Amino acid sequence: MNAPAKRQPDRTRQTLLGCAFDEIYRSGFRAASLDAILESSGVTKGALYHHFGSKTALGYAVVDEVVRPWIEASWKPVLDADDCIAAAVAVCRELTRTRSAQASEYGCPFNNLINEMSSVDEGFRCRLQQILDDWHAGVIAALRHGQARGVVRTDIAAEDAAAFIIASIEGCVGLAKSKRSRAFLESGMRGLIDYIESLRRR
Amino acid sequence: MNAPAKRQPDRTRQTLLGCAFDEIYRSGFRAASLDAILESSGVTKGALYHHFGSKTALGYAVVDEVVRPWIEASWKPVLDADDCIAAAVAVCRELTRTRSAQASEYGCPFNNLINEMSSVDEGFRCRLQQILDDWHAGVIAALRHGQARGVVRTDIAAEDAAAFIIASIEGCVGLAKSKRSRAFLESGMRGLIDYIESLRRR
DNA sequence: GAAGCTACATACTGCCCGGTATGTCAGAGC
DNA sequence: GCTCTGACATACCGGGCAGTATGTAGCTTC
Repeated sequence: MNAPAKRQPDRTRQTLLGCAFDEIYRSGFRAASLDAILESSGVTKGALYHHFGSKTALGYAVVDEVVRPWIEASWKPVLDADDCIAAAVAVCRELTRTRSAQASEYGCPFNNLINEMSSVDEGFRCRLQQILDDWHAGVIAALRHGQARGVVRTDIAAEDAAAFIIASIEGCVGLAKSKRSRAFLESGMRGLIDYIESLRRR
Repeated sequence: MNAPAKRQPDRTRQTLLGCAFDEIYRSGFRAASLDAILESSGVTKGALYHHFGSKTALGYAVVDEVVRPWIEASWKPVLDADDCIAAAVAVCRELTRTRSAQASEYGCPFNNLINEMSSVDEGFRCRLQQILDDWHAGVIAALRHGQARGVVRTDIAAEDAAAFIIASIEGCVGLAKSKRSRAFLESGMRGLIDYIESLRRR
């Protein structure tokens, strides 16, 4: 059997990132307790400050290395699809199905961080803005691609529609937190799906 | 000239609520410092704890007496209108015009509190949910009223559309915080206005 | 006009938390 | 096998903050 190696810096770092993400997701960044992260990860304070210079640096790393890939993975299918409308609807359905329980309790990690940190810390704001910019640009490109192929109506502004779609998703998830049930989230997402389908060229 | 009265409990309480709202709006509830509220209001800690039993009680009072009326006032024109679509578009335009600068920096007080406090404190969650429920019910009623009068399409579910509209507004404001400029907010609001107008019966 | 309650004011306390100082031990490199 | 650096571990510190204990002055009531 494998004797557990005593030194595994990469693994320690990843464990820390994962536990920090969980704690930040549940409590928000400022209320996230380093002690709680240390306890859940089984790592000591010395190790944490060896890998990350400060709580803020840990937060930045969580954004760059956990939140960003997570967001990018979720809308990637839309970018890759020929029929972006069908793909977007599918993504919405999939997200609703797999994540509405957790989302209606704790919201979206990305949205939570924007709401909490953007007006308070420039480092967070820039990182989060970059993620949003990329997401926005991706949806715009998908819509324009769809317009060029005759899938998407050409009488709508792709930029406005993309901003509207992204905002709707995050808005639904955000507001659902104030409810006990997933009903509001799922209702809003049905409204979003209707809207997305209304963008299809007749 | 008026000699300033030394005892003005109502005025003191209102001052406290206003300054607490400002501080909570800018910093979030948990990061809001009582000392900062005391300094900006010129009230002492003894006075604060005379009027409010705890920081939490102060926060609840801010929700009940500042946030709730503020939200209600903003969508009231839609409820009162004969043409709810025109009224909703007008409200969106007005909000964008008057508040996008502040909103793109600090967001929406209501949305901020939901995001921060709903998963952390039941007292906040219940109060905020009630505000959202009333808002949602109001928009549903306006849409159904519009459907009955032939203003609004009857092939859409009023409940889903209402949730979607509210979520979009809060989503736009929320995401705009990660941007320096008002562009994203205004772009998303144009998308929302297009959507609302698409609900009109042809 | 004395009593008593309301509306404050001041000083202090105790906790939690981020951060640091210092120590130690494993393993790579020679 | 000795050294040196990276990868941890432990103990402690200082600040900020919510909350409290206690004091006092105005205002009403009779």
